[in-house]
Amino acid sequence: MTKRVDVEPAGSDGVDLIAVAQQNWNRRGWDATTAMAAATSITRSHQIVLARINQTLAPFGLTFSRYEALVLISFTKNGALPMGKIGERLQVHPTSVTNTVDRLEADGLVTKERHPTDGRTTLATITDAGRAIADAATTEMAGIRFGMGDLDDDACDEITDTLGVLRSSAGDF
Amino acid sequence: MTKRVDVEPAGSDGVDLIAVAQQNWNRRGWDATTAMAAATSITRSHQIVLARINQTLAPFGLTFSRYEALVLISFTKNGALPMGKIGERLQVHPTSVTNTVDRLEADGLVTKERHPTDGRTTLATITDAGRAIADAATTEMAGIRFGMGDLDDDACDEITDTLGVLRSSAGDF
DNA sequence: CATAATTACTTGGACATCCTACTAAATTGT
DNA sequence: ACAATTTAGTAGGATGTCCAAGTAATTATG
Repeated sequence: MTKRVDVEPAGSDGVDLIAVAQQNWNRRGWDATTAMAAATSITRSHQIVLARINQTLAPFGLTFSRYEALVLISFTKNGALPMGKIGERLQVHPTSVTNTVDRLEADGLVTKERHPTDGRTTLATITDAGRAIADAATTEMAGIRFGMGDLDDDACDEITDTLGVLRSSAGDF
Repeated sequence: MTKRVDVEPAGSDGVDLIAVAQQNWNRRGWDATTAMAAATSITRSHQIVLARINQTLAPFGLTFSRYEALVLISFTKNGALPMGKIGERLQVHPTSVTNTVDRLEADGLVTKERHPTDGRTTLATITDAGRAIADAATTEMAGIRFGMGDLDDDACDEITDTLGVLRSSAGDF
């Protein structure tokens, strides 16, 4: 019944696996080990945050992807958004949007409507049940600070700012 | 033929989707929006780095997961490591290790050997082909700075340090 | 020493992501 | 108007990750 991969504050073994790995790489004379440590840190951080979030959303029958899409739709004026727009805003592949919305639809949280003037477009429309779930889930999400744990706002801002350099260099803004 | 999701420096549209999202949340009076922005930044950064890395590794028939495992094994004294150890070091689920090693084995980069004294343990052993691929791939990986793009060492260190707070709070060290 | 508990790994299943390729609908261009 | 191009979504396939459950082998215990 024990988790096979630690994602929560269990027993700080005092060993930073990423730091150790970097030392191993340096010892072998490899280059760019600093970049490697950063990339690995991002990967691990993503794993930690995603696990916490999904654990929190599970009781609502949601996952982070579905939650993000659902909230995005709920924020629109008419509670509806074209599939393509969802992909743009969340920066995920169109096929991922289809997958996500289909699952939300299967759970009755959204419906897929045909766009009134553009037959190509499908509008993902939130249902009352969808709004209710989104609101309840958001309260919980805020409670766990969206997976950031006990990091305060300053620490979070620092992460956002620092990663902003990477995102910016990748053309995000 | 065009990518459906931008991951590379294409056309900085000048709009930071994460910042905009945070504003939308604030406008609606939700809490912990700073934490939300950080969590989303981590998710997006992971997507960017992983895409770059996998693109670079594709010519070698590798993915980041397989590459990480392969290099880890190549770093050992005997070029062999128990499945469980791989999972511990890379902090992934045992079943992920099985999946990864099986694929490496299918490509002839590692072999699965029975441990000489403990029948339960399987030793993932690197082959000569595996070492060759690992070295060649690492050269390319260093070339792209492990997906960190044009971020210099200082920027990378800042990311590693900042995310270290999160990893530490999650019990990583 | 035999049984219970633990450990190592695998199998099967659920999800999410991306890519390639295809269909349908709208827009362009001649 | 009609053909070519572009745009919006979807289907199918490959990968990776995790969880639950099951098998095999080792260790602990009475």
